Amino acid sequence: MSEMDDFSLPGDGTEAISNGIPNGISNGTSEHREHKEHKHKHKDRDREKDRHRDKDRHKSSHKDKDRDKDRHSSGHKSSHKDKERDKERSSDKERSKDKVQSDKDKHKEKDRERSEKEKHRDKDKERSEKDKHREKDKERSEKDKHRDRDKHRDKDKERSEREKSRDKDKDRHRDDKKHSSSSSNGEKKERDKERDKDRHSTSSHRSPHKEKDRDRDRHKDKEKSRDKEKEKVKIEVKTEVNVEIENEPDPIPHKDLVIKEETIESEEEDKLVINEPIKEEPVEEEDDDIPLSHRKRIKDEEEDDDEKPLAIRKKVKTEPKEKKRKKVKEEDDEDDFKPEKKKVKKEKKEKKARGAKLNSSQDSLPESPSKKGKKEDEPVWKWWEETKRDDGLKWTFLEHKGPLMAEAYVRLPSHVKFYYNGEPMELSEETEEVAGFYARMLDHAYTTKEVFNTNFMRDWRKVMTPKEKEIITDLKKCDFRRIHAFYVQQNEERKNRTKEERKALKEKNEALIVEYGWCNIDGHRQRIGNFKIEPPGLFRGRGEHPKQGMLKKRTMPEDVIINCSKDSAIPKPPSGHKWKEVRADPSVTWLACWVENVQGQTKYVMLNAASKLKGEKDWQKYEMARKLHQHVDRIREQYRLDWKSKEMRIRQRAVALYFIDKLALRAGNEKDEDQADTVGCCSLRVEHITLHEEKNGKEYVVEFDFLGKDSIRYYNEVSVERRVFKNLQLFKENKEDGNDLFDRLNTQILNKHLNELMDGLTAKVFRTYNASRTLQEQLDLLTNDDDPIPAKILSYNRANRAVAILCNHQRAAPKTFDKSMASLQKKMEDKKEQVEEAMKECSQLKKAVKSFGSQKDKAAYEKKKKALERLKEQLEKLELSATDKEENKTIALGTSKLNYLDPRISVAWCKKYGVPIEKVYNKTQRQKFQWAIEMATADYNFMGEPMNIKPEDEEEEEDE
DNA sequence: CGGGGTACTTAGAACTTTCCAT
DNA sequence: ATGGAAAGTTCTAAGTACCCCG
Repeated sequence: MSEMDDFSLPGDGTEAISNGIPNGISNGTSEHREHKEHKHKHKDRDREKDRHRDKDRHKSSHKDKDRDKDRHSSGHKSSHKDKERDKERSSDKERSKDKVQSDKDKHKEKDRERSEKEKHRDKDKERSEKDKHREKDKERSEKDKHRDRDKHRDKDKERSEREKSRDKDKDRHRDDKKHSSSSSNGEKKERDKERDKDRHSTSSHRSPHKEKDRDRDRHKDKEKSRDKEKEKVKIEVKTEVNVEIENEPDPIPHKDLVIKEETIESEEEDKLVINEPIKEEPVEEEDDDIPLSHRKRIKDEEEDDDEKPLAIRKKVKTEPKEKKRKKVKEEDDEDDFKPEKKKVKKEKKEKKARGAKLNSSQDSLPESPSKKGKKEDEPVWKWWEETKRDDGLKWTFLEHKGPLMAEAYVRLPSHVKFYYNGEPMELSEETEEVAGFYARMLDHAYTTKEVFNTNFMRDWRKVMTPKEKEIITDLKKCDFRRIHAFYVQQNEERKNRTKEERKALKEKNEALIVEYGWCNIDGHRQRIGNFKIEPPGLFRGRGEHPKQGMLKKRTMPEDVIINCSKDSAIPKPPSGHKWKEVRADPSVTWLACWVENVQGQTKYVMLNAASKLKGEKDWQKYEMARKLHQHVDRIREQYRLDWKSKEMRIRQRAVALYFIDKLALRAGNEKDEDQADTVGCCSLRVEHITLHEEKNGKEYVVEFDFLGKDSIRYYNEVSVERRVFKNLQLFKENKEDGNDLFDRLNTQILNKHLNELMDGLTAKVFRTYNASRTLQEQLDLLTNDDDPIPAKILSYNRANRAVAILCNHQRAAPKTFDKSMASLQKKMEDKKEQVEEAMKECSQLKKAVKSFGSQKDKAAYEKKKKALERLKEQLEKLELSATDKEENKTIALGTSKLNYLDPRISVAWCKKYGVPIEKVYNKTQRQKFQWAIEMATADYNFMGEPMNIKPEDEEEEEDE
């Protein structure tokens, strides 16, 4: 890594180091420097890039949507509709309104769906028009395409999409494709600018230059440094290839700096405005009349320093950001052992722990796993009937066998060769192994992504011998196909295993579980969730991850920290190895951990979901959500008041909270720029929402369009209250795409506030709360006592689906979706024909019966009639399942069921309506929710009185 | 107060097994 | 039996939240 040193900028050591990772390939020179020098820019640039990506992606998905619409009714569309409906429901008033309505809704569902669909279609059309417009000259980069491919499975369609767009702007395309981000950056910025103009044509357009100057004179500390930073960047950039391009658009960042400053500082104007009643709450009235810009200034001014956008404060610090990576880099010195730092703490705890060992009641120690190996007949530990410990410790005794290390690499048979430049080439073991990782993925879209390939190549070269390194320089000349074929074949063989082989394998696996899959915790045997150390491979990030393709190294025992009781049988490291450390820390639940080299994150071995430790936490989570129910009215009142606050930060906080509550958005922590660009509520940026005074007959519509966790797109159009809308206009004012929408807010601030409103409250509680509440309400609404069980289950699934939509839990449409949909369609058509035919025959027979009336004819007629009935039924069934399928195309029910829905609601529902629990929860789920199954009675209600969760929470103090 | 680290939950994709129609 | 889809399981990435430190 010493090569890196060359590139470090003065005073910027950390970055240099961190950046080293990606650059570490070689003695890179100019190229590397380039990277480095761009670094400051990276953030912005990445954003730009990503924004584009988003747009592209969205564009394509809109198209997809349109397509879908044309073809058959509504996967997306209906879901959007539902989403909206559900979401609106979450604000109180709307909620009750909705309740009243939703019965009707049920009936009208179809109609509505249809009309909604149409609306959406229009919207989408509009949008895509807009997009086209905006991006008329915009390139659709290679990357984008790949991403699209990932998300939208439908390759054929996509291909045609791609071709279309390629036709449009192919030339530009190609260029941009090849020269990754940097060169196109400038253009992008410009386009953004333009787009921005188009979009908010009303918003003031200042003259960047003047303001820049002003800016400089002012020198507020923070801005100053930030500004400097930018300048630095600019200057450095000049040395770069893309000088001109970079320079041109550069005013933008300055502009936005200026804007911010302006809001804060332009004293005269401020004063003028200040006199205004803004201080008083009723601001909103004025809101409409006073030019927003004025208002804003006023407000800002008053708020003074802490009203400075956080970003500004932060920005200064952004430089050292890449420290984390440092660690990551360090990867190579895996062997440094750290002394047990935490020991001290633990010692005390230890004492207690020892005693406990002997308490072990039913369960035997893991030492005799073979006896107890079988999962089933294990007596259940009804921990929920015990009193909770209140010392914050997680265990007093913990014993396990340590994690199972990944299997050693097996070399390829000698006839399976790697080819370079058409020539077969021998590879060293490690090089071959890594080549194999890539070869396995050959038919995965990943391998067509530039970032992926670049990262892979860089890391691959790191493991090569000097000789190999010399030869293998170009990925394009690498031919992995034989290796790929070998692994494919191996897969085939695996599939074709005989029963005996399968059985043997299964037994082997079970034996491993018996040995490694269990631990003894406070005298009880509990399953471990992930006892296997993650095997080496290529990092597969989600979305447009800058680190995709990097080599995830093999984790060695020397990397692994073991956590267990001192007086337990300490797990033995594989022979010839030792653990990095063995510690006994009862304040945590993990049994082993290690640091993964790509992102530098700690990975943990923990208990499985059915364990006490997890179950208790889960229970507690739902109790917290129920507690929120007791306070939610008050909290909602509060944030509504806060919309009128004179302080910008409070307004932002209040609006963000409103979104979190109403739309179940995630909190939105800040992210490093070496991760995919995704956002949550607090990290929303200007470009993620579009405001429409009026849209599709609704007033004050906010259009959300951003990538959330896992780069899943969130698209929603929500009609909000006027004040919210006005506030959003205010927040967006004078900002560029790429700026934070809530520039005075982050998750810490929000959570701190929430905690003041209610003890233990955080942003994510709202998600849990609104999800569970929705389930409860929908179940109450949709379930008919006298429905047969299948109908009840359908109701349950519908309720579940409402939650999944609320939480935006999506999945890629199954690969086979179109195919299986088509075949379903075909079946339906066939069935229809059959029905028609049967009808004809039927009526003929009927005539015959009438005219002749022979017994035979009569019988035949009856028979036919019955057949007809049957056919009709079948047809209906098919239609129903088609609808269901379509609705579920991109919706994942599992996530909400597993993580957001208080299981007691479901259990109570089952008990109340006589539905067997197995219809709702499979075996694993039943294990996980055992506590709920045992304790919920038919009359359990999520919105009832919560139980006391923890000693601390017992004092129900939290009220005003 | 911000930055970095830690611990734990939440998430969708990929893979495996089971189920069902043929 | 077969093969394809659905259900279930495993895997690990990507979030949230909170703590500690300078």
